[in-house]
Amino acid sequence: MFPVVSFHWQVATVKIDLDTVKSYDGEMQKTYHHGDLPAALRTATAELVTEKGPSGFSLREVARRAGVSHAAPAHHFGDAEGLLTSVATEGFSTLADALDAASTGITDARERLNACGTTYVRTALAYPGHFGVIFQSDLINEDDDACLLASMRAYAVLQSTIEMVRDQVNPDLDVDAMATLCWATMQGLVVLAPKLSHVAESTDTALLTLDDLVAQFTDMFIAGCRPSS
Amino acid sequence: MFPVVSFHWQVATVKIDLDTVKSYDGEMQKTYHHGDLPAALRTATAELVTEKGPSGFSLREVARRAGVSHAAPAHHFGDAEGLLTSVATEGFSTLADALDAASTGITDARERLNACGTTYVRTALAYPGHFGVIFQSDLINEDDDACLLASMRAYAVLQSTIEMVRDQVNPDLDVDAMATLCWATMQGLVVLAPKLSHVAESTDTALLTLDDLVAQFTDMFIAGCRPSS
DNA sequence: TGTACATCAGTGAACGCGCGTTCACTGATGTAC
DNA sequence: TGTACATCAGTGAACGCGCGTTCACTGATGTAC
Repeated sequence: MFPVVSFHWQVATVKIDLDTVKSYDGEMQKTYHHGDLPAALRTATAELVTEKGPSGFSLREVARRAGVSHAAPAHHFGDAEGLLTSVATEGFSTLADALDAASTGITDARERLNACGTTYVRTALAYPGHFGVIFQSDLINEDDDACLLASMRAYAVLQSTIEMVRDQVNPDLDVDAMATLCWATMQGLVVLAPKLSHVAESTDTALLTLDDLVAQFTDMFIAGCRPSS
Repeated sequence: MFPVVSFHWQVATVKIDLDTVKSYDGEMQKTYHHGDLPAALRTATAELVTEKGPSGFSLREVARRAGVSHAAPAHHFGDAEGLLTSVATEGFSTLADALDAASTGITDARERLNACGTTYVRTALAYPGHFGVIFQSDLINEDDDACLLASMRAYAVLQSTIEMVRDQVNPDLDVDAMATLCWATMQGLVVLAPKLSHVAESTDTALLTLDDLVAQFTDMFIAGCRPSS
């Protein structure tokens, strides 16, 4: 669609704690009780959504991939909505942690905003199964406390970054509005990303990476926040 | 999630041509041949997706709503992907028309960009069934020529608007990158919109409308595009 | 340390359901002569 | 203008399948005494 962008960075390493790997991996000793079935089911769900999309999800397929009986997921999550909400929560939580880690210690507003943007987009592309679900209001329970809390944790990092922009660039800045716009732009880039890279190969102009796009946004944003006087 | 925004504008009137209404409406004289079944099926699909989300879609349910046998859709669209791709195409096409209508005649870059942004968001909210599908790459055939063409038509309007920004504000502007950022922001706002209005009611601070958010983005964008010298 | 018992986690068979697909069909339309 | 025939649009019965849910069960764990 947009013939200017491609990207091929190294996707951030997906961190999964050892217990999850052990319990998810069929090679391990098979006890009747699973080590951490909820985590294994979330992982299986994320993989399934990554492969088939949100519409390709089913409880039975997830159970199959986790190596348990198809009735097992109900024990922990009740129904599909419960499991997908848990995956969404994990997604928001992972995002919050990543944003937090990327922005702590950075004192320059521009630099920190750029770090947040880059981290948002990279995290989303590293966890496509999670991000394929977090804004699907028909699949998850948006009123879930843990999910709301995790999303607010992620938002809070972005908010504090914009507060830094306010302090360093323009004291009259509408922090919430600007933070919302930043989130929207990053999420939009994530959604558009497949379309961008897709057509990029057919053009011979200089190609941008998604990181470059984020950087261009950051510069434009900071400049645009300056007092107009 | 973001406690600052609510919106309650009048949603743009949904235009459906009379034939579609007649053929979709069960009250009309029932001939063996449907007046325009493809259009009726698209309409039924959009309604179904609006109500149940993309995952709630099924060919049989759509046929039921359109008042035809469940085998009828296959005649025109082959399978679900074909029908959903047609809906996505209609969505892009509607968007292109709306952007075109909203921006023709406006000669000021800032004003025209704002018109595009507002129109994008309003059109998306007026056609939630269509926009719930256009970026779901697992549901539609993204290589479909008509769909690609329609999306490029919409993009072209945005692109020419950014060219106007380049001509009036900064001759060195990277048009494609900036157009992509604008599209991303608008699409992101559409995705975030339900979350924004949702929590807004629980706060008593002054509330923004989505139009206000778009206007803030426009101002920030234009200011941010100025040469840095 | 050992025993009894409650609780929890996962099993597997059974069920009914809505789904997509197929296919021989029928009703309507359009065209050739 | 009329007839014959090909083509197209939609029907409805039949099929096999994967799904979510239920439920009596069994294996494992934890706790009281």
